[in-house]
Amino acid sequence: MSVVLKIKEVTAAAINGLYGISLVPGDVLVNATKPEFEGDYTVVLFAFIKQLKKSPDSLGQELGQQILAQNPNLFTAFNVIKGFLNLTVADQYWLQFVNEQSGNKDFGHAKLNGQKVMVEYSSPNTNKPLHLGHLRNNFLGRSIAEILKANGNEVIKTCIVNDRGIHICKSMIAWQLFGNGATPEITHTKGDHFVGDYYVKFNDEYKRQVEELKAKGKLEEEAEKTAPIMLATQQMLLDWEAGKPEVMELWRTMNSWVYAGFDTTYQRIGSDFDKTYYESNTYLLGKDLVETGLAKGVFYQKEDGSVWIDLTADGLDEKLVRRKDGTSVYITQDIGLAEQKQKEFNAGQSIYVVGDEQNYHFKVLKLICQKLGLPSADGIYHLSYGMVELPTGKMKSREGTVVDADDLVEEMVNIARQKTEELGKVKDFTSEELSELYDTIGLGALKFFLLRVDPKKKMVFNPEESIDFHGFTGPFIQYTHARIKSILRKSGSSLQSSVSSLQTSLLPLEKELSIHLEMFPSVLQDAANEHDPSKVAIYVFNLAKTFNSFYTEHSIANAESEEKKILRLQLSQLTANTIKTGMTVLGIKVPERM
RNA sequence: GGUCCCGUAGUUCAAUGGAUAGAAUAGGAGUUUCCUAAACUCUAGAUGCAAGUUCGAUUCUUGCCGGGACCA
Repeated sequence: MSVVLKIKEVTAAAINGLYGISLVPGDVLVNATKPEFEGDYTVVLFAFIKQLKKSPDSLGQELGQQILAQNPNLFTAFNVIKGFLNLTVADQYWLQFVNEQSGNKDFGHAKLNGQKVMVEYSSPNTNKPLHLGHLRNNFLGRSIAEILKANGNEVIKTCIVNDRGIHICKSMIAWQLFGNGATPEITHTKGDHFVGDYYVKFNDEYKRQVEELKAKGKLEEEAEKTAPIMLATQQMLLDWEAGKPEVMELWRTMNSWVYAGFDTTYQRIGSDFDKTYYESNTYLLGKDLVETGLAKGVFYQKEDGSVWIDLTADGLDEKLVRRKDGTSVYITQDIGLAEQKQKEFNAGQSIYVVGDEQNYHFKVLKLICQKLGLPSADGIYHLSYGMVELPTGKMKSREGTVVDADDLVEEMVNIARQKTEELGKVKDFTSEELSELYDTIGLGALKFFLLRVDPKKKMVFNPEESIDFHGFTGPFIQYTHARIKSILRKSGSSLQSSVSSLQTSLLPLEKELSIHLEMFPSVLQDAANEHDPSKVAIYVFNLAKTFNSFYTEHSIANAESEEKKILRLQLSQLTANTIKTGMTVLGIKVPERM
């Protein structure tokens, strides 16, 4: 149990004992004590003074004495300032904690809790390569999955590939018109980029045809509807739905090129999935649920035959769930897929990592599922994340400002190589080791940059800042890890040789580091509860910073005494393990040397 | 038109209603005979505006200003 939880418990017990009320530990607010005051943790008393009709000072004094008297081994001192009760935790507590956990590689991991969670992320369209926004999505999804695992959940990672629809047909038509039989192999182009290029060609040609029609005197709206290339595309979509063999063949071929490209990127950035769904298989799902909804009176039919749900009582709109021609809409498919997943995996929670432009969509999705009484309903959670913008504004494909995922990764790795070469610290590495190190650093910088921000908020991606490897960055933390590993290698056996450093007392920086390490498990829990990897990123950064101060101030290998040396080696080892675990749940590797 | 989100140092980000609003970076001044200076230390700098609730508001409420998203 964490010391913060213990403080809440003993405080609640002390208040209940002194004043005969019944608080639970959750009623007690505990904060880290501000550095300018004496103490380690602070109980905020304001919440109780009204109920107990006592002055903050006398409450604090009585409570402090009671807590100390009842827990003589845990606390050594207290002081009261205004409504704040500052407690000093005994050095013994920290020493014992460090001693017990220093060799525990799984420090922070919780035991399996029997809960099952699905995390759906990435979910790309197959007409374009991945861009910066997809990277935020992938890193978030992957990371939240790892964080949930570390907290003892069984996690199933899924992806829904949007592999059908008008956008794919656009690439297909353009390839028929302009491709001359070209393939990714012939042109030496990565498959997803290859297909994406034809999507661009489609748009260029479409624009040209619209202009041509307008020049002939047609109105813009009419020109857009009647441009031959658009008509051909719409026909192709109909042919696809009818299963016309040559269309299906082309569709399969072009999608397979895209998948090959995606696989390369996923492998590079470390994304993987336990189960991939394809929209071409799922887009007909949910139709039977429309009938169910009508039978239950949850949906209603309009005169034209279209089916709706009225959500105005819930502060939302009326929402179409089936068109008058009988075809279903996105929301219906999503309901169907939610049920499909439920049947297949029966997870208690289903997390969707999807951009915040779909906030309304997911609100509606969950509400409809609830009204239909579906088993999947209450477990639906939309992990909504904000768009990634550039310093110049939003990314716009029309203006060519979209940051391509592959290009960006390549650039980050190149910069990692350049900086590493400048520093010249790893000249004895083989070329394989070097290339692995550059990947680790470059990708580490990129992932950390995108994960260090609260997912819910939109963020600005500044290319110049992202390539800075100083300060609040992945490489800063990786460097700290490498430095610790270097010390541990040199100290070799002295860590295992002795168990006890429990007789010593702690210097301020030793204590600060211990306190920081001790809170790691609760940070991981918090990150899982909030679905927020940035909590871990910020924590690991602060841990590294604290260690660096400690490292600069105190010698580890040449400590004042053998006891101190052991203590500091234990602290170093526990810090390295914690950094490694924290970075691993962010999907970031840490090197042994750099 | 309706619904929702966001405004914090020059910039990018923090802060379950709690003490003097924290970091990073950019700026200024320093640290290397000693475990990796991708480091460390010091310094300066911010809550859009106006009310309200509260012992206490960046946080909650309302209005305004500014930015964004979604729904027709």
